[in-house]
Amino acid sequence: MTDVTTFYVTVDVVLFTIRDRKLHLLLTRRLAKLFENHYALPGGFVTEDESLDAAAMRELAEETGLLDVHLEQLYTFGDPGRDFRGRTITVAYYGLVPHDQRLQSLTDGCNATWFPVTDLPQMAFDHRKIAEYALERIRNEIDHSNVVFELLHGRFTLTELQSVHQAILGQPLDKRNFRRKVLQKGIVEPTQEWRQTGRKPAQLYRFVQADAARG
Amino acid sequence: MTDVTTFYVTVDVVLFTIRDRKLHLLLTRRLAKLFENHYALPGGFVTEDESLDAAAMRELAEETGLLDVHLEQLYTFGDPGRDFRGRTITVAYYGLVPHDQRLQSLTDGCNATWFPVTDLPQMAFDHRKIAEYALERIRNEIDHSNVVFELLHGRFTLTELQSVHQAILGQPLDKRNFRRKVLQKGIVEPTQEWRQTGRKPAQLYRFVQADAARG
DNA sequence: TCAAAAGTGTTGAAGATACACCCATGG
DNA sequence: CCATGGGTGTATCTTCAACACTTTTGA
Repeated sequence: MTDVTTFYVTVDVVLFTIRDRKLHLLLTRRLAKLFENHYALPGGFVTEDESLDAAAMRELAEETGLLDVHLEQLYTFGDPGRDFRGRTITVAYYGLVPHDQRLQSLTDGCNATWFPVTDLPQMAFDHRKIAEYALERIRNEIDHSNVVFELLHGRFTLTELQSVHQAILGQPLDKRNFRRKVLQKGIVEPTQEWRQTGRKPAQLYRFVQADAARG
Repeated sequence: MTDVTTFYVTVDVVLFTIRDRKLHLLLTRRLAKLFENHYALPGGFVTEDESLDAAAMRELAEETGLLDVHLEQLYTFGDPGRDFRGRTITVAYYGLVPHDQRLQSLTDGCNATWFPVTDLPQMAFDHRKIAEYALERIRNEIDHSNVVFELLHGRFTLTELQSVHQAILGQPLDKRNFRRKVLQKGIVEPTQEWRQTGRKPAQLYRFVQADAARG
């Protein structure tokens, strides 16, 4: 084992949310010398005794204050030359959070900001590629996975759920078809609560966790 | 960067083929002290200046003699404790090869052997988990991806293609439905060649590479 | 002439798409 | 009383699943 190359290993998180009915993702401003002031995905080095999943959660918490975010592994990027400081591979994750989360960095100054996915700034390293890969993935998985429910709180109206789908796909959906589909898939069920905000009260639904699958 | 943990990084390859109409995967016998004589996925350490993809191809070539195998990244496993020699993460790949490839190890003695996926031996490290994850993945992707064509040579009969699908899924398919499906998906096209082997000659088809997608 | 694999259509069920109006509420 | 979003049904098309017999060839 002594003559074997070792690597720096980082995790990077592509975190999505919806604001103004549009899909956004979170970028931080880099403080370090390399790529100083460029935008980058939240992330950082994996430490000695934590799993990759745990590292992704920890880094996200440190840079945004967000806890208990459900993350899924996306892909591992490891081309030589993707980080000039040394041989570094990054394990990318993605996740979604409700739109109203307050962000606060523990490591002050890294200034996390939401950007619409249609209008992303220049990014450090190969983070642009990672972000686009994540976007492609959630669009492909929206119908088969339950990650979308991470964007909503426990109870939600079907219109809210539809709005989430539309934001991710970037296109409108038919209301009646959408409602029929999610109801007969059995992934949501009605509650006896109603949302009073707005004009006519709307019935609230909840996500049915039949099998907590990887999705 | 000086106080940052470094990791050993390996690649492991779950290579499938079909023999006797059943799906098999390739395991090698370990020579190293740790887990000596256990079966393990072909793989090894990533070197200083190669990409992860290249490392997977190289390791596979070294242990089996197979060149130009199309591999897809599967998942990255990095729990602390998965390798007792030190903190090691592995980037797993999967791929498929035609059944008639001759195997020959360059690093003699590692003795690559095909095992039916229904009857796998004990394996070193967390390789069992990796193998099962790969199996789940190809079954899920069989309809959306073109990896199955890696199992066939340039020209093939529809019966051969169907046999490949059946082996992967582990269940029989209806001949007429299968043929209609692949034809109207437009992923195969007939040639003017016929296979004489067997009784009645069968028309040969070829894979249509419209978009060389990751898919 | 027989054994073995090649090839070929139809029907019914389920799922997807397109489409328009009335309702309850707060201002 | 009106503006806003909530809620509902039908007709059509496409897709998927089930199902059996005839053809060609080599032995």
